[in-house]
Formats: sequence, C-alpha cells, structure tokens
Amino acid sequence: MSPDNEQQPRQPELPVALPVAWSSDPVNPQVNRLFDSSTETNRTSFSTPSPAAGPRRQVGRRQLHRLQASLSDRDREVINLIAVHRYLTTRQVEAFCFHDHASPVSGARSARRVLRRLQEQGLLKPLERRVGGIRAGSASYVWQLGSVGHRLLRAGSNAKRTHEPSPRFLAHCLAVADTHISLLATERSGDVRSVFVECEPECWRPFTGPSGERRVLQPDLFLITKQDSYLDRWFIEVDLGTESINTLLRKCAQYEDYRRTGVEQSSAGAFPLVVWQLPTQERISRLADAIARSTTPLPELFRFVLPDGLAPLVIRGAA
DNA sequence: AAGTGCCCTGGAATACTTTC
DNA sequence: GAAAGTATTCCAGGGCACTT
Repeated sequence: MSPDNEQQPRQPELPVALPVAWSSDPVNPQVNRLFDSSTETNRTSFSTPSPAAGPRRQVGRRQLHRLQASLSDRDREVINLIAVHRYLTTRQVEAFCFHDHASPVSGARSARRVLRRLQEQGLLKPLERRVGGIRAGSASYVWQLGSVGHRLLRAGSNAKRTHEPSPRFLAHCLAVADTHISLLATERSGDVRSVFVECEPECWRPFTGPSGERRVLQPDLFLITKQDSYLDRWFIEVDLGTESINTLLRKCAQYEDYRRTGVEQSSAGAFPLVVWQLPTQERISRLADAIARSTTPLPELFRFVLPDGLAPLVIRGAA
C-alpha cells in the first residue's frame, strides 16, 4: 500500500452505503422519524392486507404515510437495497439482510416471509417467474420495487424501472449485487476491518474530458476497504463476457482520462485501483494484452480477477 | 405488575420442483 | 418414478408495546 493511501478521518466506516433517500413529509414530523432508527421500534404494527388484495394497490397519501411509518428498519433496508441494485434475487436479499439468523434455513424462511409481505403491500414485485430454473420454489424470484415502493422512495432516478429488463441487463445487475455481497462477506469474516460500498449511480464520477466535453465515468461499484491504518480505494467493473474487448478497452481509456483530471487524487490523495472482474482466465489475458498494447491507459492502474478472486485481492490490499 | 395482542423467530412436517 | 433439494405451512415460544 502506498503512503498516500493513508487513512483519511472523513472516510466512512459503515459497511453498506444506502444512498437512496426516503421521502419525508414536512407536514407530518412522525414520518420524518423514518430517518432516525433510534426513535423507531423494530416492530411492524401495520396490518398486513389479505393476499386476495393482490400486489397492485391503490394507496392514498395518508395510507402511504402510515405504511411508511410502519416499516421496520430491516424492511427499509430490503427496499433500499433493491432500489439501489434495481433487481435482487430472493437469495441475494437473504445474503444482504438475513445472514445473522440461527441457521441459514431460518434466515431464508424469514426472508421469504418479509418479501411476501412487502409484495402484498405493493412495495416490491417479482419479475415474471423463470420456469425451468436450477431450483424448485421461489429462490429464483427476482425482485424489483413495486408501485408503492416507487412512491415511497424519493424520486431516485435509479428506482423507476418497472418493465421486464433484458436478460443481459438483468444478469449484469445481479452479478454486481453478487459482487457486493461477496465484499460484505469479506468484512463479516473479519478478513477486512471495514468495507464501504457505493453503488450506481452514487459511484459515478462526472468529469470534463480532454476536449472540454462533459463525461461521466460509470463504475459498477466504488469500494473503500480499511486495513490497519490504511484505506484502500477501488473502482469495480463486473464483466460477464458480453462486451467486446474493444468496449472494455474504451472504458479503460475513460478511467485514464478521469485519472488525468487529478480530481480523485486531490480529494483522496491517490487514484483508486480499477478492478476488472472477468468470467474466464482467457478473457483476463485478452484484456490485459489489449491494455499492454494500447498507449492510452496505464497498465498499473488495473487489476484483473475471476469472480472468486475479488475478495482475496481486497484482503491483500492495493499494494 | 399483570394481562393482552401483535409480531418475529425457529422447529417440524408436508408439498412442490428438478434431475436422473 | 425415485431421490434430492427447496419452499410452504403450521405451531409454539419469546419479546415488545399498550392497557388496565
């Protein structure tokens, strides 16, 4: 690790970044208490509607406030995570929010119960069931925000999609979420003292390009890890092998353009490492070769890992 | 303090789905 | 059709908030 990575006191230490804000009502201070978990109980007293009511509900403003006030901290965490990642499978929700139960089976059961309740309240809705999946049951459900969930969240631009996504886009969203989960698991295992994860679009970096044009660097994740007295900072790119190597190379060049602005270095002391998570060793070799042959991006700016290689890299640190 | 109601949690039995 | 894996359902215990 480089000395200029030395710990900055302003760096966050929370394990998960949940950038989506909850709507508040200045007329009703009780709703504002959603932001302060210390003033809320962890209990849910809102009466659950009957399943016959269906997931699509017409919820008035007053009813929406009651619903909002009735949500437990964990309900809000589930909804926030699904808003941030756009889509999460039941398994991923389990991994994010139901990992600390007496047994994995118990955690899974609780997750299904909570997701069902949030679906009945219109806060979440599943994508069309994938028939013929790997497993029986509902583990293959993919969840997104429901209409009530959209209304409940402040109009975040990342929480508006309601149509069925393309398989490619969906696979990428779920892969990024898996990466997020693996990073949190690294922290829970104690191998890294603290992990801060920032998702899209909060991790995006607008900047001015070489010709003065406005550009936006769009990493899949931004990550800060804390080891001893150092903070390591990382941009994460998750590739599923669906893009051409030239496309990945253009993205690398964009990282170099952003690095040359010096914005990141002036605010944090050093430019984050860019980690490409790629599906095969062969693809890693192709991208590494392409970068080495290219004159634009600095090769030392990048690291390449297979899906199971990110956690070990983060544990080793950026040195 | 005691009683009540509601919700969360987890164990066990059962039902369902996929794979071979 | 059998086996394996997983979801669903039922039930009981515990905790918390509220009322008396």
